[in-house]
Amino acid sequence: MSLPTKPARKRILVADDEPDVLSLVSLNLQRAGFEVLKASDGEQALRLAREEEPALVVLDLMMPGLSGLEVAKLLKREVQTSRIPVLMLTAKSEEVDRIVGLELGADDYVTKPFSPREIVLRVQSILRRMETPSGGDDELKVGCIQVDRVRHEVRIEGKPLEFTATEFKLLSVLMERCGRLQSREVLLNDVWGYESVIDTRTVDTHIRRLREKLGPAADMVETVRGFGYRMVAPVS
Amino acid sequence: MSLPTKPARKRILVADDEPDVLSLVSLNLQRAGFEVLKASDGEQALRLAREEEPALVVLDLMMPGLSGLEVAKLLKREVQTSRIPVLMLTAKSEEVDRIVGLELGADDYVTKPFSPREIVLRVQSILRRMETPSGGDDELKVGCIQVDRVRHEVRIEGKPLEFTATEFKLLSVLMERCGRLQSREVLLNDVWGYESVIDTRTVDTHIRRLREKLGPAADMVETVRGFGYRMVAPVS
DNA sequence: CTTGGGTGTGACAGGATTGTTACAGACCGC
DNA sequence: GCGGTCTGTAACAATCCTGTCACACCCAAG
Repeated sequence: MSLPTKPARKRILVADDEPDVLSLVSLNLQRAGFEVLKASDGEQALRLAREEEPALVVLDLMMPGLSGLEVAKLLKREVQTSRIPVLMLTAKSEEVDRIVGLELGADDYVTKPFSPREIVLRVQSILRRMETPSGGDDELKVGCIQVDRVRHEVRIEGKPLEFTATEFKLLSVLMERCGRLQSREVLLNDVWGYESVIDTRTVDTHIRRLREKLGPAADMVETVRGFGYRMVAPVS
Repeated sequence: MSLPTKPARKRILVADDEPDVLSLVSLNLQRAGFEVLKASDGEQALRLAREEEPALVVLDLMMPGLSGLEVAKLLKREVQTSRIPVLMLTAKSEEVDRIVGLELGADDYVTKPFSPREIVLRVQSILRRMETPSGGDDELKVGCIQVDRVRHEVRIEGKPLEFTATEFKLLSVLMERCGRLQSREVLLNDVWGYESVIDTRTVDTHIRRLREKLGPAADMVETVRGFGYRMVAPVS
């Protein structure tokens, strides 16, 4: 998902000893617009991370030689100033592993088997999280609708409302492009992901659910017949 | 001309040596509104892809002679500037095959047996992904009429007005060729599409609807008796 | 003034698009 | 596993759009 302004191309380091997984992850990150560095073991990963200073590292937990855990630990210790975020891949789904992973410096984890899309989303999520140290563009406000991406919260006229994940993303995208027409295709791309294979009518259904929850602010989501939808500020 | 709206009918090349599969895929793509070119082997596929420059190619991985993989590789190498996206069909479901397919230039893959519906969705997904998000000059202004293609909005003397899809396109075309005479045939071509089978009188009707909505600016759409229409800047 | 082709106007039926509802399957926490 | 929630899809209804037609009107040429 490319948010309002296209960010500079970011470098991601991917480290996994299984060639298939390495390819799969790399490819999908590339398609999402990232520049990818590949490493097939822990030592290589550590070296590349030091030399190239990627924006994020995707590490397999289990690797011969230096494990992902150890790499993460070392990275965390060394580069104190601007720590590189870590996304951990793990074949084991036991809770223990997860917690250990997080404690030791991973910022998030994904258990195998994972969908390519999930990886990309997580990476983007972590980067977004890192990008905004203090109140960047993670606060959207249009009319009486407030969206807080950090807290993942929506308030209408100050009152917090419950939104599902999809609804939240859809609303966010519409709001950050307030006033501009969004075709169903664009919405599918940016809300559901670039590799989504779903019907455009699904957008309509979610728009309806959105309007339902928006209540009095439902009018702010306009239908542009034949083209798509658009969020508008209230006339007031 | 492609407004930020409905693209012209897109051509898809489908290549498979099994007649049944070829028919099935072609038929479903046609029903989804695509124009379909068929090829029953790799050589034919390559030739058609070069000559016809389809918007997307659906390739069977296994074909006698030139395999889908080889075709994809060749295509990828040749048309560097505007690469044609490839959807690969494969009978093998092994993960390795998939990754290999993707690395060698396919943008997505579907394993047999697949549902016709899935093919169509994937194709649409890939095309969606490929679409250039940023158009360029998207602001037109003539006299008191402003057309904003991004917001998909028309303003007269600053006030936003509602226009239907056809009206919007017609107005856009007239405005971007302001001052120049447009025959009904040209308008049919550029507003309705190159293969429209529509009476020229329809243009008149839409011109009328346009004038109606333009209100005070209706005079800016001139009739050139015997030839067509023309938009002019107000005398002021 | 008359005529004939070209254009404006209003109505309309069919089609396309969107709103709405229902539902089955996926997913998740327990 | 088991309930409950979330989601994508399908089906139907309501609405809007649109191409066409018939007819009125206008203009220019005779």
